[in-house]
Amino acid sequence: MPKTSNFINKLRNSGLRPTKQRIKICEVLFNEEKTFHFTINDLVKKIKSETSDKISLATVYNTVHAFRKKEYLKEISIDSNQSYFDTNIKDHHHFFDTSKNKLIDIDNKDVGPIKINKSIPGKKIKSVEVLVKIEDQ
Amino acid sequence: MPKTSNFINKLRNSGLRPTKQRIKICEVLFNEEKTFHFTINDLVKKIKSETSDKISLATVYNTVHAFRKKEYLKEISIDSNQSYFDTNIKDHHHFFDTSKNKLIDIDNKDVGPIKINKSIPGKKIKSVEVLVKIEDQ
DNA sequence: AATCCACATTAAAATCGTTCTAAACTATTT
DNA sequence: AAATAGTTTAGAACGATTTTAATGTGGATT
Repeated sequence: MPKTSNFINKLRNSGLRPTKQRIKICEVLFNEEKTFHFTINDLVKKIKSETSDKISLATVYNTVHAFRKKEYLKEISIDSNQSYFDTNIKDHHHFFDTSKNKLIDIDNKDVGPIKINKSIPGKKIKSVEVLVKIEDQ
Repeated sequence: MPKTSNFINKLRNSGLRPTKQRIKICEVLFNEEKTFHFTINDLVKKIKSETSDKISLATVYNTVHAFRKKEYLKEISIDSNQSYFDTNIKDHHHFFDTSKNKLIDIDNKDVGPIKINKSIPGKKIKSVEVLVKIEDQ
């Protein structure tokens, strides 16, 4: 299947029309063989380096958030004043390198089963995420 | 031991002079019998409701961050557009109620041991935090 | 207890990430 | 082709946080 039609599917599925700008964003996000982490700023830089077309910040924000809502992207919370996103949408955990401010994936298989011996009435567990902060030895 | 001298110790230990404003902040933070979660905004509101003295935002930020550096407060990562703090500084984990946007402590004893079968050369683990997102059943 | 100075406080301005707005533009439908 | 609905854009607005620069204060020193 050609990649572009895959991008168009993702966009349509997210309630967005497949425009030139949005397809460019898809290329940057989903053409990689490996998954990666990024901030909006990283993404804008990458787009600028790959194309001479201008894509406004607002378009990037809108598109990324539409993808996040449809879970084509995962948002990751670290204590920072910036949103991090992950193109790896499978359930997994993270190292956060506190000296370089960089995220590193931890595959689900590399974390032992997590037992939560407490429950909240009327609530069910939606996700269990482990964040391992690391620092220089 | 009188609480005020305890506050003065905390402040001095954090490299801060015990001023009237800072002691007021300590009263709000450390006089509670139970620990609690707050944002800077929550804290400012609480201070305003308890005293007629004005304490500027900058002072609150400075003091909270000094306490965080000395680990008299813990910073918690959930969503990136606001910092949450916790007066419970013991190692522990959290539920995050996604419908009410509220944090709930999970005592360390209520989470089984977490095994991380991956390491990063030159780095050591600083902390392991579990965030359990919950939703209505 | 008066002096002094490094540190504190403050209101206001600056900053930074993010969201909103309103006008211009483009695709799709009639 | 006209009408409609959705898009893009630059720039303004926003909210949390940090910085600034002027003024005030704790507490060590005399």
